[in-house]
Amino acid sequence: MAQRPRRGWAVSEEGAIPNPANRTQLTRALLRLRELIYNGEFAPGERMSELPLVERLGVSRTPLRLALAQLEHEGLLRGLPGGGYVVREFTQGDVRDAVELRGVLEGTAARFAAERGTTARDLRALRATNETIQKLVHRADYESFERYLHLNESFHARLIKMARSPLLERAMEGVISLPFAAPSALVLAEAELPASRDILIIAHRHHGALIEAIERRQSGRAEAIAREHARLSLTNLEIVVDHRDMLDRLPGASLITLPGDSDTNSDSDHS
Amino acid sequence: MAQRPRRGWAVSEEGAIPNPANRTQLTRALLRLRELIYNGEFAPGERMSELPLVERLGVSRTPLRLALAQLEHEGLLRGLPGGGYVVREFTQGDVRDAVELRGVLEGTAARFAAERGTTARDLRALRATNETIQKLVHRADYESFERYLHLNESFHARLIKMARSPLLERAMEGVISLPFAAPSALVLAEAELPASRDILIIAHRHHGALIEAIERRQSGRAEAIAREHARLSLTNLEIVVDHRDMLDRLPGASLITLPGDSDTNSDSDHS
DNA sequence: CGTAAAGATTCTGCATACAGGACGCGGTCA
DNA sequence: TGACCGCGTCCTGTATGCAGAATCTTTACG
Repeated sequence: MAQRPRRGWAVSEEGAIPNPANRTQLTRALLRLRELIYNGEFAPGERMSELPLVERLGVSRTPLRLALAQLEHEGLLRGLPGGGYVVREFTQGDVRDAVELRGVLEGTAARFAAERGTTARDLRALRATNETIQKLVHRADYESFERYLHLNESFHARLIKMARSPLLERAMEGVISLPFAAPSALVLAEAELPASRDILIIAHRHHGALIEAIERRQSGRAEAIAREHARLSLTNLEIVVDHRDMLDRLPGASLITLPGDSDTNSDSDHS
Repeated sequence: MAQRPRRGWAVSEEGAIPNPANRTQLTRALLRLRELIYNGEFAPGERMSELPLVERLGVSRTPLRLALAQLEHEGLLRGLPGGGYVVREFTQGDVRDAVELRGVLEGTAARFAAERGTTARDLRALRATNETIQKLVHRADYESFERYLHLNESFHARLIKMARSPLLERAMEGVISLPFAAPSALVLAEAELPASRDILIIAHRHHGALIEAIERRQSGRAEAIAREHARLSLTNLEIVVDHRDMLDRLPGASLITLPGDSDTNSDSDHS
């Protein structure tokens, strides 16, 4: 039932790009629901009933129900015992765990790639992507940053593919379906922050070392590098926490509850 | 048929959230579908349409569709482009990957438990379970083996809980939803095979070492032991492959295609 | 004034009807 | 004889009606 062209939503976030599969009501409900959830339209703990969503999304209950079930599988929603759903909330620790978990799985992918060997073409492609990334790192315009995000996703996606393990691929999809766990999720665009720019340089170095380790069949090294590479996101997370005004630039920021958030918004609903 | 409960994870301990009584049609469809799939009732490549399943399962299309979607998400089914599903097939390599992947995740759980510290109560419970396991290892009757399986599942389930990471727990559930990837899936009951009995002894030793490593906060050691522990299943897998007559004692054996299967799907509907 | 019970209301789970599309089959034309 | 086109059938996606369950409200009683 999951829509076959899942490829579309990897980078685009606001759905500005017309997805070709938008013809089905289920896809529409999925995209719109994700958008609403990411935008924090549902208060924490608020019970999501079907009928209000029906009139809000303009789809009938059947595809809506399927979309809700899928979002529950993805981990964005949590089913209530009596029926209905609530948006799942994540602590800062959950975000850390997600990043660490992605590192573990990407590390396994890198290890598999090193152990099982790769094609010269895959290595070439990784190198080409990483060289283009290097050229973009030192630029400051927004378009370069967008291209960086895209290339970074490509790099990581290809790495997973190179592990040649469908099950690992599946597990990875299960983790990065959380918006803050994707490889580029916590990459910051803040040129004014020197730390966040340095991280791009370090990330590029990691990529290069990872390619080298895989090529030389150094599986342990490859795994360690991939893990440490993922942990760069943790630094970004801390930067964000220090500058809380940045928080809403992250995808799905409203899902994350930071310590010290008083839950005063539990019953007051103003729009 | 109908061996031990496969999905019995939410047993006995805290927070049994998902227990929507077996009276709902969705649960019935899920259980029955899994049973049919495990028993190899659907030929490889056979397209599963909804209407035949409706009369076969006695539920209407609405809950059936939800069940199919869930099974696709679990990885047991694969959605076809034009709609409909096929049962997913797994190679021997897929099984190896699943086991390795479980080892990676259990290793991460063990590392988390060691790094973050655990309660004395959890450690006591692990030790108690493992001591009971030791008493069962040297017995040969079937009931002892059943109890062994149960205790083994408990041990691994508690280990995951001790990581205190809901996301890791979720990822683990995603992996062990495959019937041959569960911790006790490839454990063999064949007392006549000395190798399979030795493995139980080694497994018990692994458990003990794992407890010790976690208690002493040796996170790297804990991770390594857990990984190696999972790899015991690979030995069992090889035993099974060498004695192919054992294959159908494994859960979901019909999902696994072994090399050299000249499959004449013309009239062989009996497994 | 608090509690509990009963009724009312909303919601979910399920079944089914309907429409559009995909696939296959057979006929026809080059 | 082969390829293409039209038609029929099956199937999926969707909407909606209905029944039971859960929840909220109101009221009566201790």
